[in-house]
Amino acid sequence: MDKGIETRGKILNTAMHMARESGFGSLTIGETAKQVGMSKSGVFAHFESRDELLLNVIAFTAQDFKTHVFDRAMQHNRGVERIHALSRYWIKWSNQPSGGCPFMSGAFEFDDRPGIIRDALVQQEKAVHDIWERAAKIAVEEKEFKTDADCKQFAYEIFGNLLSFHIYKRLLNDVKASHLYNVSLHNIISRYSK
Amino acid sequence: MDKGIETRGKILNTAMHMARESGFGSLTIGETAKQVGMSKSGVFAHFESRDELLLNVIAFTAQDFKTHVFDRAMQHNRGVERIHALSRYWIKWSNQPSGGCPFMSGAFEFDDRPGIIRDALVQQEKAVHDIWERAAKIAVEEKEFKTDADCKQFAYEIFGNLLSFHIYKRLLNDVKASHLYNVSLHNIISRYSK
DNA sequence: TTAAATATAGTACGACCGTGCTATATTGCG
DNA sequence: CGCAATATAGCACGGTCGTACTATATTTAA
Repeated sequence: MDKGIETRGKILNTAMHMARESGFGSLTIGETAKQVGMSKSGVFAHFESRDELLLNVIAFTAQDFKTHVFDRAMQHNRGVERIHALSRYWIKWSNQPSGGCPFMSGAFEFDDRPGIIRDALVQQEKAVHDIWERAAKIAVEEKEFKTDADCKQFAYEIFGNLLSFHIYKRLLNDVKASHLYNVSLHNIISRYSK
Repeated sequence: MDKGIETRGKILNTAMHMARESGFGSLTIGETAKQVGMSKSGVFAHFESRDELLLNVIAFTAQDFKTHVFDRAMQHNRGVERIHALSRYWIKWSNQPSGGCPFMSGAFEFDDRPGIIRDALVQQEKAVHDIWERAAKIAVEEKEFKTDADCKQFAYEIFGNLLSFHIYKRLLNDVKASHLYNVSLHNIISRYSK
């Protein structure tokens, strides 16, 4: 049946946008149903539990991130150019007026709440870390970064910049947020460059 | 009446610890009452609404932060030494096994949820930013930081380091989290130092 | 000590939560 | 077309939420 997987996709897409607005924690079956225009039990039938829905929304969002950030950055040249591309596409993706990056809020929401949702978020966060660490390693291979550059440290610092930008932009509405982010990015990259 | 303000303090203290475990967003009157060992309406009577309770918990937690982090750091010498003290006390305060820094999770939870809770969190976050910016300015005055050091940029980068540490430590359980934090702190400070 | 003030408990209400169960629409296949 | 498979809706249940209102303890002050 095609209808089933079609509405299933519609549900996941709607839920992703809701999660990007107010986080995974407050994502509810009832509200999702209301937004997608169907009954609560209609939504429930597609996922045997709320956790299963959340898990699918997380995977769906991860795929969206891959499409709009990772895959596009991969089309750029290896090394620092690709790092800048990653940074640009990430900002574009995580800073839309409709909502930010749900993995960030999720990371803070679930850091002290054991369970399969936390596990899934840990996995996503590690995947993002690995993307940046790998990008740094490539920059080393391309001889743009220092030979002994600590790529894990690089990923850690990049991550901090993304988080700080999120706060200054979305919470504090600081008009200089983009500037602060770009300067920080430049500072980090130049410390690891030859 | 003494009894009233005594139990009021007990409620706030309990609620603060709960918020440090699972965030402000999931802090509930009923669960707070259960933890403090009294009836739901008994707790409710002290605060005319849930928002009012949250607001008081936020203020109470801010005071706790001031006592354990800010005030102690202020007893250290002006300049870089005080910056290191701030950093040390902050880590100690925000990384207890009983719970982390509720303002961090709160910032991400409420960044897209307008209301008085968000407003209060914005105010707190700005206060913390100002502490770091001011600490940097003092380091400039003490001629330890460069004369033209961008103190706001400094605060922004310090904040990113705190956030990143929180994720690597509490979510990812990365054993190198403290190391990553210290290296990043050193990197930031040395960039602004003479 | 007694009367007033205050603190706490009890109960109820409507709303929403996740999750079953049952019935009805809708879809796809032979 | 007709029948089986599937998708969706409707409803009910127990639970928790915030918030009233009322009644009872407890504490303070005269």
